[in-house]
Amino acid sequence: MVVMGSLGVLERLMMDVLWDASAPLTANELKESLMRPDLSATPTKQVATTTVLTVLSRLETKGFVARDRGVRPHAYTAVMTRAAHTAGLMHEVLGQVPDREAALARFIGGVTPQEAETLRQLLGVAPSHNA
Amino acid sequence: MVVMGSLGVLERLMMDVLWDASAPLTANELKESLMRPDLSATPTKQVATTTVLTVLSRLETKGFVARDRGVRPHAYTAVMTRAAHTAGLMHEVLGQVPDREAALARFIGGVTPQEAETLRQLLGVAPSHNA
DNA sequence: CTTGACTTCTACGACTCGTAGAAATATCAG
DNA sequence: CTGATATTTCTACGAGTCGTAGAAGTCAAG
Repeated sequence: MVVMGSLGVLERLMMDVLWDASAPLTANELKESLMRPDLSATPTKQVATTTVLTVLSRLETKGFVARDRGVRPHAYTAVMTRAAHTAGLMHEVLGQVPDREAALARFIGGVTPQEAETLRQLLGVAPSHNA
Repeated sequence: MVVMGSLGVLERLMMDVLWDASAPLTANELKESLMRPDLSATPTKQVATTTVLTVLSRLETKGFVARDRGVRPHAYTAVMTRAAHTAGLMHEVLGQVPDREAALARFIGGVTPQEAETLRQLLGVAPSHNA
């Protein structure tokens, strides 16, 4: 199937680094992380700093990344959390079909038992509308 | 966000027609449906027959469409149901994050009360009394 | 066999994405 | 202030996808 909404491979890779980062990163820090496999299960990726900058700009344009121009080496952060992004994507996909219930049914059919349990708890306790 | 996994606008439009069709369609039938807004909420789309054929071929290559070469005007059908496709996409998105539970939690937070109810039933949880 | 319907081939332009050099700009040691 | 260094912006190319469809090939029926 090969999806992954609107993000290219490198873009996604970089978002992953940003999501895993606890604080804003500079382009070079991000570049380092891309090459350091210990910071992510992702295979090492060697790219020029300008490439990182270019992609960061694009991600900023797309609204995925926020840039702090106040500090000198500009600092970048992910706008959404990874979970929020993922959930948003899922809702977007779901929003494109008329028979959402049917799609949900199929979706549920494919979750792992653990996930089903998680869902039960989320649905059994939470009154369905929070974030 | 603008996602919709791996399908272009026209490709998606055509898949929608195929999904709504009760039987296999020929290229020209599909073309007709594309132009007839009564068969779909989608705005009329005027394209050449060859365009439809080209896109159908691509969809076939991508595995979304099956073609019956046995009959003369070839007959095309969607390989998966729309619900299965959507569910697959959702799983694919979900599969790309390490913290699936977190993503699921966020996802659940955004479903409508009716959908939550549907999910509860699917998961075998006692309905809550607030929807 | 000829004709018309149908299909395959080929192709172009717009756009995205990875990639990064070149040029511009900011910062800092002296 | 000045030049060297770090950082950012500009510009651009090549590959790939997608909408688009003409041209040419194939097939069945009269």
